[in-house]
Amino acid sequence: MTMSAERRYGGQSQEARIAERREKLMRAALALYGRVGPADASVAMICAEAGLTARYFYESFANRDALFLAVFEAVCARLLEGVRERANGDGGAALGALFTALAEHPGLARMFVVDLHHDSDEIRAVAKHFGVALAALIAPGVDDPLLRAGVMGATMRIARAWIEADYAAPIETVAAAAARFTLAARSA
Amino acid sequence: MTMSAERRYGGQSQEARIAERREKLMRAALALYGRVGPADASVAMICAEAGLTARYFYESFANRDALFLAVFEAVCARLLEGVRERANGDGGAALGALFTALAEHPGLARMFVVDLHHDSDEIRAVAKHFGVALAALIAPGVDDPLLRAGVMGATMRIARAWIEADYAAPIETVAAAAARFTLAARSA
DNA sequence: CTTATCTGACAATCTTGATTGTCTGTTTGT
DNA sequence: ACAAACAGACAATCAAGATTGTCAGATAAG
Repeated sequence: MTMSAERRYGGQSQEARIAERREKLMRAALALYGRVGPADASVAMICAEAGLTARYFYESFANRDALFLAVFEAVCARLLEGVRERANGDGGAALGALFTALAEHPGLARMFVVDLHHDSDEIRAVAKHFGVALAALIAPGVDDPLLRAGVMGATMRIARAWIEADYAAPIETVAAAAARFTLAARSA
Repeated sequence: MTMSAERRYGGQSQEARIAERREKLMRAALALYGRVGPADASVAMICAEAGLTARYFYESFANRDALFLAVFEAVCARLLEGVRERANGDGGAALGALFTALAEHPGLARMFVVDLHHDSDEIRAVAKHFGVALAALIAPGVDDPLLRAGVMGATMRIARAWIEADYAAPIETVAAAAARFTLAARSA
């Protein structure tokens, strides 16, 4: 009956256990977002996928939207990082890196490419930041917001068409198609 | 107590009255889709906006989604027609016509530009048909699905950026930005 | 061994909105 | 004037899913 903060279960501290459950939930959510879409991924589904119960959901997230936001932020960061390291510096390689990353993680892909509800201001903000950062990688030097919007729109929609066709086209083809549009934005 | 089909109210036949209510509902829905988005436009809201009650909603539409589909189809058709007649034949003028049409009808604009839940197969089908038809107007001759996707994505996202900035940029500027991408798709 | 804490399952509650049903008064044809 | 069909308001029902609360059993610390 000493302090509770020290107590361990399964060899892990309380924080570690909570963090682990949180991780499980985020992973499960991402998988479900990819499988059925964010709108149809219920709390119950996510918990089942994670092997936890609703009690633990609300231990780590205030509500359903909070989980979505957390996953979205994490996924944006991971995707940007992946593209950056694979294509360091080279704008041309960045497109290939982007599509490669999307092909490797279907859940992640669907999150961006299929319908994303830009519902809350927070999500909108994250999406905007991501868009600017990604545009800087695939079309560096394009500063006009309209042109940047065009680049992002073209790239994302191409990715979507590709994914919906079950990744039929080879990555080089897809990247080449997208490259046309990034070049168009950069020419004087 | 003769046949009921002939009976008139307010000088209109039954079919005319029903059709009028249906029209009111569709107009109200379009207005609300623009104002709060399709997802948050409840049946109750739409009926209130139309000055009718829920009873009449289900007189004309099987459910909420049926109304959305009907409005979406009508709006696609109207928009295509508008662009066609204003830009007859000329692909360059088509872009200007598109943005003009969007500027004139905010409700209509939001329906396309803000991300649309491609939930049902029917909606997806309508959207796809619309995409192909519009692409044929603004980028004639582009047959590769990936390039067409790029053109549509760039155009729509530019429109969205424009609208979200409250139509700040002049139409010529927006059309010129979009034209870059349509040209990119058409060059060998 | 005993107790406090944790776990997992589950039921109870709440919200929101769709959909259906009823009721009262109004309009129109005869 | 009268009856059938209509209009409008509104309550009742349904459904889905989120969020919260309870409880019995498991686990670790003392």
